[in-house]
Amino acid sequence: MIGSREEQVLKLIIEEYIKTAKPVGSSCICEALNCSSATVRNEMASLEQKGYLEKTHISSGRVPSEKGYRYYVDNLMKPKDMTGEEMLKLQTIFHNNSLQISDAINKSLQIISDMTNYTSVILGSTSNENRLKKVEILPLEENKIVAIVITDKGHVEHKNLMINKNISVDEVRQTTDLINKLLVGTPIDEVSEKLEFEIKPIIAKYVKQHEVIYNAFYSAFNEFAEKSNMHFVGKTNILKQPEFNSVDKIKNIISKFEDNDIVDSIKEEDSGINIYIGSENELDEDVTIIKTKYDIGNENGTIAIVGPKRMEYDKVVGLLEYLKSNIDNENL
Amino acid sequence: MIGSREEQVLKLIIEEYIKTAKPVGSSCICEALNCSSATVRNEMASLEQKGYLEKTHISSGRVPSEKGYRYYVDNLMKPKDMTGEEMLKLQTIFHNNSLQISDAINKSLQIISDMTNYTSVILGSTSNENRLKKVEILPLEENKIVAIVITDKGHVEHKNLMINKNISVDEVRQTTDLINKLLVGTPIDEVSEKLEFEIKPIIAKYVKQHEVIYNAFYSAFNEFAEKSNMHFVGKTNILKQPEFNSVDKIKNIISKFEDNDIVDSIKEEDSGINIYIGSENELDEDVTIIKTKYDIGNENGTIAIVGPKRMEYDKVVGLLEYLKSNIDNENL
DNA sequence: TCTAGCACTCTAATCTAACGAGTGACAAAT
DNA sequence: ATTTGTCACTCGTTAGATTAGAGTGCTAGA
Repeated sequence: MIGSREEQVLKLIIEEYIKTAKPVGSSCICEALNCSSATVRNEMASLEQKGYLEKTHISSGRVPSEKGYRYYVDNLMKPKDMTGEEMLKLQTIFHNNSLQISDAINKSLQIISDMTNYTSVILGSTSNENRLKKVEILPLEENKIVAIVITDKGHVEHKNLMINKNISVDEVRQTTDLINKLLVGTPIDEVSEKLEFEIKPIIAKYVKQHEVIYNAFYSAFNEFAEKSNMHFVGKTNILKQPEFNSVDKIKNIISKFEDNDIVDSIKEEDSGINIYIGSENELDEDVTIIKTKYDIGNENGTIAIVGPKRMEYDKVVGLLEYLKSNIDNENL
Repeated sequence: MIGSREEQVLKLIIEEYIKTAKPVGSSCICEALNCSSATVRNEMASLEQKGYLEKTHISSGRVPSEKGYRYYVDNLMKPKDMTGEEMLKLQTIFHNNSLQISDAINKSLQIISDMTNYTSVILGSTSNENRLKKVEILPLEENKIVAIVITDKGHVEHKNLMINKNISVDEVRQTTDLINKLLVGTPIDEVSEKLEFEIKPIIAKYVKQHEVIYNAFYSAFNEFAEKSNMHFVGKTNILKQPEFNSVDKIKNIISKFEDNDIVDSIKEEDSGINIYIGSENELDEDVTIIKTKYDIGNENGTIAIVGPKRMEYDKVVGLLEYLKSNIDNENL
């Protein structure tokens, strides 16, 4: 059906629905096609038959189905160029050298969230790609110490804790040295295990209060597993969309955000821009997620935009493409 | 009016309203007082006159006013003892030695949020009480470094950044040493200023790429100012309360949470348990905030519970008192 | 193959009526 | 002097009825 009028009708309906969020009637389309509403109705009926459109009730206008959006995204949509003003805003961020790259991505997504009224998510590199670079123990006031864990990708976690006063600084230092000697280079999600079976038996012999020190590092390492390194921008933006007009829907989506369910929804995939419409994503059947991976030197992660299924696909894809090109430029 | 029947009526109405969230009628109260509804109506009229009760419309039941809640909290309410089961849950957390104290507080508030269906907030010590303990620069792969800033209270911030390849490790180390020599002990919110006026002029002389290093530390220090060190537990719990039954109210309270407006609402005050009812707090006139400070050795902060004005004051105060006593016990 | 017209369907908005929970006031009872 | 029973009245809520309007499917004719 490439190039057919049917396709035209689908495109017009989807774009109209994206604008208005209201079911689209035939009369609304016929002007753009120079034909009568009856003709459009025939095309609509055909499109509905094939599953690209749906009706909210028997005599309503048409609403795109997931299949319809999918066809639109795959075949009809062209990424929209940004306005000069928008480009300028993003460019200045990346040309500002005082910003490190991850800050620049952050700031960009702030702007994108503002421009689109959707919610952005930044998902940093997952812990299993990180390897232990260094651990450090620093005595603070009184009987307090801070344990610091640093990975080769620049992740840092820390854990404060009280130690018994009769624990010696030397003992602490010995343990630290041991970990640094034996575990540096280990993938961070294997460290806990190695800590227990390789380090603990050794320090147990000659460090009296080894439990405390062991626990300190153990919990610092576990922090990596727990922290998903995820960051939302404009979390409430999606609530501005008219599809979230009921208390239940809002509660639902907000608690899914809180529970970090989105991590699972953003699976690994190719390095392009991926679109997950409605039930294609794991998060919520009412939303679309558009995501892409970024990779700068050895820092990598995923950026995602979450909006209603009725999302401005062309605009968001255009924005992400532009953002991606900026990130790549940085990456010489 | 101490001990009067009027007081009884107020207490019963408030407690009934807390339970049901519906305006309380006279007939509902008269059984408990062994008198007729007409008598209760007279008392109610008097209480309304004095401003302790309100009506939603001319012929509705009564609803407590803020003044009513305030009187209840100040004069009528007794902190409620927890059930044995509840006590047990919290106690085991504090008797679990492998948890550091701040984790224990975290876990406790998780439980309290679950038990009450309110939202908890943990606000750590503010940055101006922290003094610089140590800065550190660590070279990572390729041309990437991580700058780490540690304070005497055990706060740690870090900043990853790329440096030009022709910058030498020595230059980086010189700068680090200089900062450690000159700025250790400085309150963290004065560090940025000192960095600019005391350190920058010196390194500018002999470090070629001083801008990059300077910026790294500058932004790491600024992180302290930006991060409010605040942590929500059960952010969506408050949405379960029937007063948040409209889309607008939910959007309103959620975006106030997101904007961290609550920091301003939790002002410094005495070390007891403070209650801010409705317009008494800055956050939102529909909520009550109950807060208390904690202080363990040199780690201190604030715990707050946010719920509807129709909050179970006795239960929450009881819980917080118990939690506080547990924290204090830890603090020998 | 397209179009005009018509009967039909369903939503959303507006109105009405009835019900019930609750009040205020007042006179009678304690 | 206080308490109680009673009665008229108010207002919110719910359900049903009505209407206007947008939109469809279908069919006959261009």
